[in-house]
Amino acid sequence: MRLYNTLTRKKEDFETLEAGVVKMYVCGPTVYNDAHVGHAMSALVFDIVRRYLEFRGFNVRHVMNYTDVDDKIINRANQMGVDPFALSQKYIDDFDQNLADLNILPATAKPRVSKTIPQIIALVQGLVDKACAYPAANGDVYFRVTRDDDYGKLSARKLDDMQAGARIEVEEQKEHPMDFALWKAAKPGEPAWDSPWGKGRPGWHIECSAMNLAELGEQIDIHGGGNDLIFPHHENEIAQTESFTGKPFARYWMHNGMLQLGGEKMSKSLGNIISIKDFLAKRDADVMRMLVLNGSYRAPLMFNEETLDAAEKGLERLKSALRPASASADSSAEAVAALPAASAAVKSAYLAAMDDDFNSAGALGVLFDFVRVLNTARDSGASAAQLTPAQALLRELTGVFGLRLSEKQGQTGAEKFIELLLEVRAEARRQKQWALSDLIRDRLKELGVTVEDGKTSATWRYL
RNA sequence: GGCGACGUCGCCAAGUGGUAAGGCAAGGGUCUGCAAAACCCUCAUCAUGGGUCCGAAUCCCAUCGUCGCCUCCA
Repeated sequence: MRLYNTLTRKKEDFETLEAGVVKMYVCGPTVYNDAHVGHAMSALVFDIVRRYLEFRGFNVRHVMNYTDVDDKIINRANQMGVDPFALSQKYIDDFDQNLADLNILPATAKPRVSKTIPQIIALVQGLVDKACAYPAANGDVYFRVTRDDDYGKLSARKLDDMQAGARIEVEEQKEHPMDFALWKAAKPGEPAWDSPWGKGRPGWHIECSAMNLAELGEQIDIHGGGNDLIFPHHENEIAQTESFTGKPFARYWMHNGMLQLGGEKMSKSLGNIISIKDFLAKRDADVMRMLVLNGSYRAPLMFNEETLDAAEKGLERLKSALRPASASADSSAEAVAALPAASAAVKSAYLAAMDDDFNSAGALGVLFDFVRVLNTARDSGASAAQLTPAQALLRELTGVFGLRLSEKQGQTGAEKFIELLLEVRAEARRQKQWALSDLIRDRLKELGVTVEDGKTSATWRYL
């Protein structure tokens, strides 16, 4: 397997620290608001990564954090007059539900800042002891970037190139403008914990370093997140962790591209948000996943009605190959005989694509070719016994993608009435009462039931 | 202004040296009472301009454009 490493800007062979085990840390959300489809994209990307690694036989230790101590949370809680921890708990619960609704596997560990405070303090203390950090007179503790000689290696910038303070005022207490806070002195009305530097709370980046150390150890295989986190978040995380341990931190840095809405990034601060909840009220979870699979995880993802419609149609096409055989006896047709060889070829082509930096779009192309083979075989009279193994393979490989490909469910109990209507319609068709037949079909369609006439009988499904 | 990524058919998009996967849309056909679904056929020389090479979408340079970061952000 090869995967693209942001650190080297190249694709590299994938080798784990420990054979058969992948330690993967993915930055989760700051929980102060409804999660949006951009968060969904990131979560889906790493869910697909995880599922594929597990399919390839790795035991994946997947950690995703919740940042539940932060300025935005505190501000919002104060505005609403609620407890910040109650607020963050609500959005943590919501996010967990969003992930479940999107068919995203829960991380094997989900640490929170508020429950990692002792480890954070120990880490900050360790950095102070090594002179990599210093307490300032105002009670803050800052990381000393000049002490880290390869600072900037992830984002490919040099300290001299950066214009700190160009837009915001540089904190006077800092030795160097790029120094960043590990620990912030408490302000009135904020959550605070006792520390060697007085009451305060963690800065933004330190929690991920501490949770990594606590959950996965000093070195990990994959560190993931959105590419908007490369600087400063991940850069600072590297600086903290490596200064503390003296060892290389993450072997591979993976970053997903930004979801694009109307040509720009969807983000809380821009206000152009579509929440996961709102999305799922209109579209199936598979649609969002399909959209992600059809692109490259590193590239911007175009999110609009047109691309969503295309994803939905693509799903229908995948499902078409899973429809049952129409023939009862085995066929000797050429198209049917081709199934076993095609099945074998599909699997290796799928693996080849996915092994190359999770090229899901390429792998999807392989599956669509296979769909055609399957449908042709069925049209040529393949029996269930002939068709089923190939369909099982398609199920398996789409399952690795995390696609459910389930048929829509309608109201319970409606099925027998639909069947009854189709019986009546079949009789009408026998009597060539086309107007009546079409009326039934059209009216059912309005009610969300698609009727398709086959050679011998009609089939139906919810649309 | 600096750094990074990128620019492939109407839309999404794979492909990183040997003459362009796939999906959606569109047009034509088979099937059908008519549809739908499925199947068959058609549909691009890869932003622009130079350069390297026997040969480039794929490497180099320049130009134009897009996106991300430099400030909270998946």
